Amino acid sequence: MTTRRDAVHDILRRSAGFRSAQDVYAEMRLHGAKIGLTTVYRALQALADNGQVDVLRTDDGESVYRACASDVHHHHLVCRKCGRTVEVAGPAVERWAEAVGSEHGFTEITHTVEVFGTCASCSPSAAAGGR
Amino acid sequence: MTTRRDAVHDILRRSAGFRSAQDVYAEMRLHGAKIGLTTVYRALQALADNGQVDVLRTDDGESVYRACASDVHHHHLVCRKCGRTVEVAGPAVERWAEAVGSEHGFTEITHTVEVFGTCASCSPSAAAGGR
DNA sequence: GAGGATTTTGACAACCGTTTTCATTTTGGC
DNA sequence: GCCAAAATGAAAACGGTTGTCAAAATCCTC
Repeated sequence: MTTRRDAVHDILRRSAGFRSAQDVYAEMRLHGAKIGLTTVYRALQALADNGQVDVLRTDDGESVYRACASDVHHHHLVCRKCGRTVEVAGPAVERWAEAVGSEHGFTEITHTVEVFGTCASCSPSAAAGGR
Repeated sequence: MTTRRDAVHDILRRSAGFRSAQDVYAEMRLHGAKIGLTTVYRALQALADNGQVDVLRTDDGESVYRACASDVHHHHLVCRKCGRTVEVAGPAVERWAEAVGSEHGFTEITHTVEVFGTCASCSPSAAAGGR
């Protein structure tokens, strides 16, 4: 029985950026869905375990989730204003991480890379200028 | 009056890797210091604000702190077994992040990069093998 | 040096996101 | 229809962090 899980997955697929669990929960309630917060958390965890969504922690400790188009390893370029997210491949970074790791005798290298910026539409110079 | 803050800073300086607030607090109490958990949190925040320590979030939402040798931008290579941390510079990554960002019209690019691995002394092949 | 304002401290409570509990409901098999 | 297994969700528990507030330490002025 995965209809709730699918519903949760759908919300994420329709979203441009990362969403928090509470956020997803609120939206589902708005859409009239009868679902509990617990179930949303469980669904998100299941999806994350299946590798169907990406998870990361915000600076204030919230977990945020995103349904990613590609299931291969990739990173995110996130607009810090509007949250819009672009998936980016980074072979250069992968190689760099590997190199840095083995250079220091480390093995089984993994890495987390997130890039933040202000996207074109949110750029201050695109709107009224400054100060 | 910054003697507590200095004490906290000292703990971090003597530590090889990232430490959590509660961790630092526990150690200070062990050393006989009379300090409250609240104060440790405040000290760590102050140090982080001053850029004297680096902060990052673990996967389970805990904030961890580290006194870094260099005050210029750098990244960390962390052993997932023993927590040993090496500071690494990564001009290649900086450039990559910038490139990726501007390629998509993003400005004011920042990034977070952490590399994890198993260090030489913790490597399974260095110890008894098996399974 | 005394007196008072200001800052720092720390015990405790409040918060907030997340997880667990557990009774109820739903589902699937026979 | 009936039972067992799984899913659900309300509420409580949890854990790290932050806020509150009174007491203590410190600084400044006279």
